[in-house]
Amino acid sequence: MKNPMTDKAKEILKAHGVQPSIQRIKILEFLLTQRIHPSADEIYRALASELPTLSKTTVYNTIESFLKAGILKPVRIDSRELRVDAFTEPHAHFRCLNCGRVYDIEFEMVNLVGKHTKEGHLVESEELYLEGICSDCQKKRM
Amino acid sequence: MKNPMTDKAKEILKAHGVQPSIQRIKILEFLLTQRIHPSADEIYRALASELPTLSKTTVYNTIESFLKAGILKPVRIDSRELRVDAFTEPHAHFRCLNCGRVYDIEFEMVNLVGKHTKEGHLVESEELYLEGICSDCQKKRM
DNA sequence: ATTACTGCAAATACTTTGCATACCG
DNA sequence: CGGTATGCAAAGTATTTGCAGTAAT
Repeated sequence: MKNPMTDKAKEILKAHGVQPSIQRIKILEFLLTQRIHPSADEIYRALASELPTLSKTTVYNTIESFLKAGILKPVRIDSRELRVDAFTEPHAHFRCLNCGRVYDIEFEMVNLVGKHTKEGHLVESEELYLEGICSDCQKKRM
Repeated sequence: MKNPMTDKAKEILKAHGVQPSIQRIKILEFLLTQRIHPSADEIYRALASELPTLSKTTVYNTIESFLKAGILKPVRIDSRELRVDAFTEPHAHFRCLNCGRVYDIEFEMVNLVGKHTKEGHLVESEELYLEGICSDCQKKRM
């Protein structure tokens, strides 16, 4: 059985000038399939059985090259570790204070990118982070 | 010479039910005076000469109790380390990709706090993070 | 006296670096 | 062959924990 995202992952890698090694394809495939904003460790654990020789170093190397190539965006809503997100549409992130999951939030961003703030700073990227209790945990608490 | 923020720091601590030890007063005083969103290490280094016995553990303990008491807010714009902010007015943060400084940005927040997102998540806090080139670094590059 | 706070040292968590091996054009 | 990628081991950085000493009520 073949993951339908494999070809898409390859295409994205080529389009961004990144060599499509098996590790990089699998990592990007995972990010495209499981939209969970994983940490390096989550990526590693998820793929360890499929790629038995995979190392954390390669995961970190891959994340770095993806970030440089613009394939990923960093998600810093969790203070401990760096999470990453392959979703390209502008959106916000919500972290549940109860279960820790990070959700995508449909949200019209202010879009200051390319503009200057009142203070004269040139904006290149913007991120909106929300925290609270997710709908799942609200139900469970009732 | 006495820092005029000392009394304000004491008041804030009392108002939030936190015992005003000398370490806590000095740390809050520093946060109120130097609006630089410092990391634990920056706080430690800034106060080490004044409080020779100060330990990193106490800085971390103090940050934690301040966060719990609602005196501080976490600023996660820097992926490496946790920065904190004592400023209570709603505002955004801007990080310069060139010099690394974190600035306060005057900005009307969307204010979703207390409301539910379209997805049904209950929002308790929101943070807007911007990145780019600060006005200082723009001038220097010219 | 009891409870809370401080701070040293050790442990842990996350990430980076050095380097030898393996892969690819 | 020559450059790039991989991955093990070790180092580095940020934070947390265990615990004994200290201060405060």
